[in-house]
Amino acid sequence: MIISEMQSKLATWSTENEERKFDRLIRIIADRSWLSEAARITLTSSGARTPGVDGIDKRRMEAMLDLELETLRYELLTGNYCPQPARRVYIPKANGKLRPLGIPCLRDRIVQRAMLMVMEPIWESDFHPVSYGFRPARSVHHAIRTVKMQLQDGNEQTNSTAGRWVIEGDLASYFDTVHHRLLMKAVRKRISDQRFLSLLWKMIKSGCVDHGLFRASSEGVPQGGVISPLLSNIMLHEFDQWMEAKFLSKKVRKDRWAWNFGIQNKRPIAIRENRQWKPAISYCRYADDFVVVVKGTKAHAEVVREACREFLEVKLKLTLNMDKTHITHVNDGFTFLGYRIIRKRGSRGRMRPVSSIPWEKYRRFTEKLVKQLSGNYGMNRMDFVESLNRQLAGWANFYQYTDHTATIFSKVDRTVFWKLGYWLARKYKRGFRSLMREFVRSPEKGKAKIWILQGQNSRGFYGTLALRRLITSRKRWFTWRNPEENPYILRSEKRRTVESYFDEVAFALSNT
DNA sequence: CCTCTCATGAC
RNA sequence: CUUGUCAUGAGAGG
Repeated sequence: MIISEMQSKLATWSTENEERKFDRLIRIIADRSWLSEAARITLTSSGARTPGVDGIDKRRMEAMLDLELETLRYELLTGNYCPQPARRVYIPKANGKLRPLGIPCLRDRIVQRAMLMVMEPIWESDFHPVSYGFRPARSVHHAIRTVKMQLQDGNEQTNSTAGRWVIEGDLASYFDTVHHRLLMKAVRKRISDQRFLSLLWKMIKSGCVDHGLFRASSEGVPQGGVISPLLSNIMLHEFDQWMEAKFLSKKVRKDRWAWNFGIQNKRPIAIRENRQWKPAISYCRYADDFVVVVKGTKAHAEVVREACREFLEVKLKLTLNMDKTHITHVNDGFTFLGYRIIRKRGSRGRMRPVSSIPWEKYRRFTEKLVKQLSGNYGMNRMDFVESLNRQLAGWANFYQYTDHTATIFSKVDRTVFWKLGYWLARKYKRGFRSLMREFVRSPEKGKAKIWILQGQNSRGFYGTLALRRLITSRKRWFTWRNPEENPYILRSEKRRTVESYFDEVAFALSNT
């Protein structure tokens, strides 16, 4: 079985028929090549060396892989497969609290990966265009760009009193509170294969082992499970659909326009019935984090928030954290997906949404670097600068589409410059000034000066190395993807041309 | 086209 | 001692 072709078929079928329920999926995931691909991905992931409760790590799994996959295949087809409980580990979160992880053992991760490989192509056709979390070909940047566009003044009609209010949705410990029966109900909308469904049921019911004690799971999906992100999207897709039907669809917008038009033109019936202006709504979701933009009054926003709360609580058995679900005016700014977004007056007097790096993120990053620069005196200097450069490059890369980075970037540059100077001075017991005279130079003519070191790194490479400056990091053009398209659907024509092209290249190379 | 290393970020 | 999904960048090799 060719995996990409099978996934393309599943994606096409679910796109073409939105009612279609898939049967005999267990036969696909029990396929030899399917399972071995799932195993390959699982074993090449960075967490593969961390075992589950059975203590089997990457090395041991690789040693008996063929036999293990045959066993899995047999157990899956006969329905004897039984997932083991996850190993519970607590890791600290940014806010100081602990995050409970459930680490399944490797064979369970392989099976979950096989399930993911079959489920994701199907649901990708269903998911809402403004849902961005955990989905292929979609990123934080797409979500941020979407929200910024929604905040732009434009086409949508507003009355003179309409402002823009933002609801920052926050679900209380979402992964741990997913309702099992409701989740299965959502899954059954697309899957009719009883064996597959009972496998999934066993999976979410398998519980965990905490401090050597087994604990059954009455609700929630394991944080650490391969399919958990997809399951969270399947559950919250119900919320997306409700939002779509209630606030976002073409029909709703048309009706709202007619309604507001009636009020605007002071139709007697509108006045007599004391009709209220209806606000325009837009919405964007990233996993359990979502933003609703209300073009109206704060009271309008409060009504919308209450409606969301009620739906989530009654229909999905999820609790919206009301303390953290703020309603803020766009001009006061809000935080979403690690960005601060605020509407400001632009150059030509027009209000424009801009994004910037939140102070807290800047502080955390420099703190991390300063901590490294206040120790590690035994480290090879070239290795150390290489490591710093990689971290600086990665950070700048994430914020490359942000609007006002210059001040923050130069602040980071300055602290790293000085702290690296002190680091060198202490390591080599030399004066700061003499080090500067010797090693602070311009990388090129006209460029600002920076530490330029030469020497040999631990891998034996000899050369010169300049400390990276964030301020010079370039901004690339942002590329959109088609939000309606299922990325699993292979475009046969394009694919053929690409394949033939690479066949020719391969042929040409093999002949030289 | 493939393999691998390292890094960043969101949740 | 830290799992998972997704995105992105840099580099090395075939």
